[in-house]
Amino acid sequence: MFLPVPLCGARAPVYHRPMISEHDAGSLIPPEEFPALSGKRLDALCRLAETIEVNGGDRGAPIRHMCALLGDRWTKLILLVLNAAAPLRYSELQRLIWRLGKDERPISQRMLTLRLRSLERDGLVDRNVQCVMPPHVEYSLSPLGQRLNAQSDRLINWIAEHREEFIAARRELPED
Amino acid sequence: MFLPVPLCGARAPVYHRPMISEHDAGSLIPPEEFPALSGKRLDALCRLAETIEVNGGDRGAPIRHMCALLGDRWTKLILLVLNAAAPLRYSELQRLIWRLGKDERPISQRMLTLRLRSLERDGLVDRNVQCVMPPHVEYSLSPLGQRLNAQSDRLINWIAEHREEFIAARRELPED
DNA sequence: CGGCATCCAGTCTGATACTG
DNA sequence: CAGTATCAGACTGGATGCCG
Repeated sequence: MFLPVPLCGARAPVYHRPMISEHDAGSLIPPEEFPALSGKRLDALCRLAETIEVNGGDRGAPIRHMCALLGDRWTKLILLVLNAAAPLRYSELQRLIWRLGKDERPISQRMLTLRLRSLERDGLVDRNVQCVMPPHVEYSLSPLGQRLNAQSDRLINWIAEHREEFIAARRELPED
Repeated sequence: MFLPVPLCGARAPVYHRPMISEHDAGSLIPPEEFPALSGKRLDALCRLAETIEVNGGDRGAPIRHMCALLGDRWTKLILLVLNAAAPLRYSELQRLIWRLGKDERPISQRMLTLRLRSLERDGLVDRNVQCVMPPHVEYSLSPLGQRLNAQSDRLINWIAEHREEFIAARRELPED
């Protein structure tokens, strides 16, 4: 299974979601249950229902997983550095992240290892071990990793261009 | 501060990252510390260093935050449903997520509330309360939320189109 | 109807020390 | 050099019960 966003334990209670034909709007969104929805809004929901598999549910897991990579504190930075200068050794990677990352703290060995292993399992990063003493290990981006990196840059650059808007849009909620 | 990716507690130890001119490649990536880097790779790293602020460090926080939203189990689904049929009441939203999400379990009240509050604080979702009895609360996307939604769809659709590749790229790591 | 308060298991992350 | 092992604090997310 592909479950990157871990479900919280619990002894898997059984939920009874009504089994419905996915292309039958009437049973997917029964009018009696959603009396307020009609016309354009109902149409839009039915169109969403046909494409939602890419975003919701288990089939959406790969998508959430890849997006979560970008939201992670270190992963996108690792991908960027590798993209710029791969192949890199473990310690080169660690020092470059420290130099380029503009973070107030370095990445811990533990985190770097965890993230690299995860990326390797996902097939986005290649690990090349030369069995010598002292050990020599090189990391680089796989072709798929390069392509994901390039695609995600487009969204990231868009967000970066609108950074001030995002910061300005933040509000304090009244707490009364 | 804008710290969506929470730093793990700890009493903020002080790290001494060397203060360097960001446009001085020699001091940013001192050759004696990275003897293996030269030529194209060094150039690429220096170019990365100039744009990294959008991705790394504190200034990258808004970006990671927005990406993390997409990686979250529920948030993108909430945005999609709101985009299709806003304004929606709390319970309509909850039921639509259950109907459309193809998840094996419904979103819990706690999570729906937390996610909506977070989106509201980020200025991506608007909350409209009518003080009547019983309460009537409507949620909708803010203009910024609509734009982020549209932009993120591009990345998400790209990942979805290559879903099989991502699944195929996954590997088991040898464990010895 | 639209929440909030509480509890609790599971997970994430960093610090530190040790190793082939 | 390139990690592994262990520990502990903080955070996540679901279940449940209560409230105006």
